[in-house]
Amino acid sequence: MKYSNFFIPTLKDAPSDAEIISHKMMIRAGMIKQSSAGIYSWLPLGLLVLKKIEQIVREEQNNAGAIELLMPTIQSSDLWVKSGRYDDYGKEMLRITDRSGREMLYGPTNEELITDIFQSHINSYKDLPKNLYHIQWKFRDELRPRFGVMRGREFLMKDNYSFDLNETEAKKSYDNMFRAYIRTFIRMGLTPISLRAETGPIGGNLSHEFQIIAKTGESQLYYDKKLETLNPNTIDPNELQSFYAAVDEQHDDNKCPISRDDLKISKGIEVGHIFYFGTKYSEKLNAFVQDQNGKNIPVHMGSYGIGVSRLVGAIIEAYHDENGIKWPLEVAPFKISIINLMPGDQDCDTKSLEYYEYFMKNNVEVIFDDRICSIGKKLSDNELIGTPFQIIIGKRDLKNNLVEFKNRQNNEIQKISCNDVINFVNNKLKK
RNA sequence: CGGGGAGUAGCGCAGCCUGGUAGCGCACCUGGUUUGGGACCAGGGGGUCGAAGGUUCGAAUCCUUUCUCCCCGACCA
Repeated sequence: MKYSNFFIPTLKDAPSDAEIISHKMMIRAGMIKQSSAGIYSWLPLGLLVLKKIEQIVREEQNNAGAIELLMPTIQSSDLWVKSGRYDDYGKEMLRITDRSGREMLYGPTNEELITDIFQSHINSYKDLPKNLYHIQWKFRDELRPRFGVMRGREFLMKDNYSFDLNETEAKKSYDNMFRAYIRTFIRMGLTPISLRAETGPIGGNLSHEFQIIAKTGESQLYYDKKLETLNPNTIDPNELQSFYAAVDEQHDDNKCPISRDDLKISKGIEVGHIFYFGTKYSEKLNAFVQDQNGKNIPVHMGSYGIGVSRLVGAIIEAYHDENGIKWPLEVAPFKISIINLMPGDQDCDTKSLEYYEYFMKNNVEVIFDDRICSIGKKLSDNELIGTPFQIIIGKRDLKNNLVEFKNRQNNEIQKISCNDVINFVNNKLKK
């Protein structure tokens, strides 16, 4: 992508509306534009990141055996009346009347719909277990939207629903998702902390929330330091669930079961939540299967959410400095910026283009800053948008056959011989 | 929903108290000079001052109503 052809409307000053870091940075980096309270347009750069995160979530769901489908954003009130939640949900649910006077709603979640889909097609224990998910926009008319995309009213969420014959099987599905969640967040470069959670209005008796560590997070977390160094390939959910982790209100220094040396304290942001709620919805919405004995029994269900759009903000909260965003490689909108400091200079142009074309050919996401503007603006814009690796090409170094390589993670700059650039960068990308 | 604050050019703000027909910085356009960290000089474009009503010879400014947005709190991916 050539910067000059792309659309990244960066700002020097964030609008006074924005309060927290990620919100300010997303606006300054031209990732989003607020449309109304808690509702945002995703501009091209923001969309690239959103799609990256969505894709990681999708791949890890698929790896865990979940099946993707897509349910609508607008739902009829019928099923909600049946489940009893049409009244329970209250004002947080956006209600709409269509032209024939039917009561519709913009879905805040999808338990009712999925259970209905399940019950119309699945009748036998032989078809279990099933785990279905979708990644879809939701709307919750929050009392008070805030923090940019971290608590919008409209948000993109991955939610899935497991269906099992009994509680034992359901716990297996639960643990399977638990494992998938840990892997998902680690893959995004984050440090997930899983906490036993209250089940809240969704109901049920087993629930964990997943927070990621960020200096600017909302909740204070207390947890076993072992949680910081998980190997995504050898996760044992039962073992992991036994590790100590608590939020501020739950934690009591005197009753804490682990030693002071093992206890870590940090801020966190909630990005996922999983629930096992047994037969609550299956009974109301008629999701029964016949077991081996021909007896009709309600299926045991769980639901599992990841805030996809929230993660964009959360990752920025975890990875930024005063000059901008520092994307982890896996979610970066571009992996490399090629910055031509002197467009118009033949040597700079030729060299920049050479690298740009190489990376394009090799399917490495690259943005080529070919804009004609001051050097300071170029360097600071690229810092702001947070590309992990930058190749900086200027006249001065090029005379000595050198370019600069900048690692946004630590802002270290190395001078590299022009001939070694490709190999050098390829090595960095592999790690 | 309770408490607090803000709406003036794309963004950040001043002007309001004490009414006289709108200004600054950044951004944008033109020309020139620059060229390794948000450049400089000169010229230029852009605002029914959130909306409606009222007071007045005259309203961004005073009064009333209303809409929107933000912050703190209780709730949530």
